Amino acid sequence: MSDPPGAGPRRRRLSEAERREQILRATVEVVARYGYDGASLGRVAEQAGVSKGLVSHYFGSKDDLMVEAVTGSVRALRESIAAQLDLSAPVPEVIRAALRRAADLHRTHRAELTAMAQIVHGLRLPDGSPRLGPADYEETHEAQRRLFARGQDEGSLRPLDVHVLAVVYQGAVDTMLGHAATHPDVDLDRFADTLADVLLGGMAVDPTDGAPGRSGCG
Amino acid sequence: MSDPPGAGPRRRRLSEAERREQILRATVEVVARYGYDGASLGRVAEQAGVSKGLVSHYFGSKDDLMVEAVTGSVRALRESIAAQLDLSAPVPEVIRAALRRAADLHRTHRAELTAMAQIVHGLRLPDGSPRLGPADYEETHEAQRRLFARGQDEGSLRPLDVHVLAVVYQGAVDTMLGHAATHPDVDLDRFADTLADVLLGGMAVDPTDGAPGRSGCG
Amino acid sequence: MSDPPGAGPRRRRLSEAERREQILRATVEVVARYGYDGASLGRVAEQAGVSKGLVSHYFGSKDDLMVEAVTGSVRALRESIAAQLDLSAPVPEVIRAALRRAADLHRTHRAELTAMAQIVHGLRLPDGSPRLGPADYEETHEAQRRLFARGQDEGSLRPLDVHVLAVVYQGAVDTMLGHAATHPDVDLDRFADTLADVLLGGMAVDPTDGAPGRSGCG
Amino acid sequence: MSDPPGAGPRRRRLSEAERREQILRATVEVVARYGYDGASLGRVAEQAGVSKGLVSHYFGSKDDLMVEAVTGSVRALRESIAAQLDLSAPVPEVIRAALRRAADLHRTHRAELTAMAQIVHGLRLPDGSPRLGPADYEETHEAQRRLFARGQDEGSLRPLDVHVLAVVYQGAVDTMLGHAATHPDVDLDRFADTLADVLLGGMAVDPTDGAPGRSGCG
DNA sequence: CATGAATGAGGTTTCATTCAT
DNA sequence: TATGAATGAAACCTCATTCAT
Repeated sequence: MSDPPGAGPRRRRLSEAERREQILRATVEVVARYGYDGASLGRVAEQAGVSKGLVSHYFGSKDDLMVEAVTGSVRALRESIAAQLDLSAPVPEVIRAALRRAADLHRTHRAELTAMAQIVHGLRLPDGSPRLGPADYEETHEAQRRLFARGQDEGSLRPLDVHVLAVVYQGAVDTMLGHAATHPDVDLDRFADTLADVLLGGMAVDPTDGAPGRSGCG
Repeated sequence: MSDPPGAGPRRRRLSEAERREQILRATVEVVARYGYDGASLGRVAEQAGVSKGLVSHYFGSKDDLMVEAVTGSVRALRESIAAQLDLSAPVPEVIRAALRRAADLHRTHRAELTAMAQIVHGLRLPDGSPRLGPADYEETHEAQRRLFARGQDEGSLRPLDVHVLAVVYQGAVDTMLGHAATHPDVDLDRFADTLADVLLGGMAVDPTDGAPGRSGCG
Repeated sequence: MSDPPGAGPRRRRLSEAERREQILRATVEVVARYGYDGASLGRVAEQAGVSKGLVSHYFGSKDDLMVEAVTGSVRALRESIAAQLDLSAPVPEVIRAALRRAADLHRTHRAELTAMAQIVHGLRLPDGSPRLGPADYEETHEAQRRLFARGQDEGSLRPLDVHVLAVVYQGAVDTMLGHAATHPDVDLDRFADTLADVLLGGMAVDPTDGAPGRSGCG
Repeated sequence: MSDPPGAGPRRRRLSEAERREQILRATVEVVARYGYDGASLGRVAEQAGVSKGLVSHYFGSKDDLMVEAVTGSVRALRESIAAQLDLSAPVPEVIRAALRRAADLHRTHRAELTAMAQIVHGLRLPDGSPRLGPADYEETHEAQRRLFARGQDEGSLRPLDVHVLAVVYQGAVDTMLGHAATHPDVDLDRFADTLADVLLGGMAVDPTDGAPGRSGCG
């Protein structure tokens, strides 16, 4: 309608990889903003600045698009965390550092975090059962169990069930990030430190490990 | 038309309150089974054994129905927990007992728990923003903060930020219940005990409070 | 927009059976007019004077609608033919009479005939293979084979393969009706008589059976 | 890009005529397999091993492609029949031989036969009316009428309306081929002979003309 | 009170066609 | 010459909602 002259080429041609990346980014933003159900392909296309047909062209179906959006977000988050963690440090220090890094994620990958939660809750198989489930977390939990087991081997963690520890730890991270999403004014670094105090207080043999202001038993 | 006697399951004439209860129960079950988006009014009506029109008649809109389903589930859960908790006991004991009670909830109110999570994630305002948010949890968090503050007053809990403690505690409960929903074979009572060990280990002054098998510092 | 006042109730309520009949009639007309592909549910709804949603409501899917349209048309055609045939007459007379009746069908059931051909050619399974095939004709062919066998028993038909005869006979009927559909000016009764002359000349022992103006061999 | 030698099945540079032929062949196969509606340009291009753009480039629109596919198939079929028919033989012999040839077509040109029927039924003008109709058969019918008229002149065919004879004959051929398409196990040569017995029995003055096993009147 | 007939908006998806490269 | 990226129209279908009965 308006179509300002000289406003640039209407139909830019990008490589497949660029378009896919662009559409996935738009998907994450729209899902984070409108929720899973509110994320229609029309809104995704509009956000990406492309036609509806192109989204289907590259991703086949809405479900496939959503699965790819989750996959991509998971990879991005994992890389972001791993890049700044020294996994060879004593386990309590790793845990405390990881919690601080997770707090950073809320600033750097807020949309991905929200979108992932939405898609995991919203995406279903045709029969109504959830499409993304525990199996998709297993890889992450497995890595955490190995970390906790190493802590117990090295004597820095108490001999609690590593399955439970992994679930509790991951749940605490999710809780913190979910809380941050709805309470933008909270000081997340302080939150992370307090959370580390609590968790390490319960998990570590010497709760003062890596903790700046903890008094211990004595 | 003539409704011959003995012609099958006669539809009883129910009072308004009974009908509403019947429909809300069906809503919870359908949402738990099919997710928020998959819970069409048609499926709810079918599950309740009434006509679609009646659902609208009693609840106005789908959104209103969902809000009532959450409200009712929250009330039911709170009553179920409160009924068996001695809130005047020392706070660490209250926490440990509450975690055990929460584990029971997974057996007695599984559908409500799942449906609540679905509705909270799925229900949105017309502009796309979430309809149920932090404000709806505030009442619960406030009660927990008072509990934790009492624990600090009585000297059984360490002086950590009660806001953080409330969020962490509630998040741990949600995590445990969410984990149970996807891992039906886990021993949830043991999980609750281990979780209590971890949380009280981090929150309590004397981590052995109320704990059966905890060794303490020495 | 125009909405003339007093133009009647916008939303008449009919019984399920009436609506289904009305929609099936519209389907047959639209398919006959626009072909199978051109028969969108929108056009069917418009022709029936109902909303698009109602068509789906009563027939589930477009495929189901089309199958029902064929089924209903077949039944109507069979009843129309059978009602006026004396099947106990000598077989050559039955054949000649049936051809005359078929010619009548072109006047009384033109839309059904055209629509059936369209649907049979157009309706496919998801994998692309035809959905309506020989099995759907089998009942008709079987009845014809019995008729021809009776003719051979009574000595009025020559001992040719009854399977072939049934196919040839039915094909001739279809040919005649298809020809009439595209040549509205042809005298179909004369056509049917000539066709009977040809077919009975080839099938009957005494080709003059039931034929008004045939000279025979002598 | 660089097109390294031996890097797989190199795509040969073809002349325009070769490309067109290749695409038309693919069109016939896809239409025969998936029906008219199921024959998207994408599938045609895939079957032909070319890009979608090229199909449009050579044939303009889908309708034009389909028309050309029919035209080409008609020409191929006519040439195939004519090549092996001695049109100067007595007309009954020509008819019997033509029916045998038609039976061969089912083996040699099955896809063309199926595709033609699909396109004739499916291809429509923008207003919904059929695009291919009687006029497109006229040339064939005209040739057949001349043949039948010659038969009547030479005294071998009875004086029936040649228009009707042409329609009946062509319809019988189509019937036989259609039947063969859905009943792959039928002995088509026997079918053709029986069909010739029936048709010549009705059309010929002396039904034994050219018939191997026919007993005549006596 | 209760039903279910009816609507119409909106979603996903397919596809013929155009055109930059 | 040939590709395939991109568009936009139209299709089918679902569903919340209204309302005659």
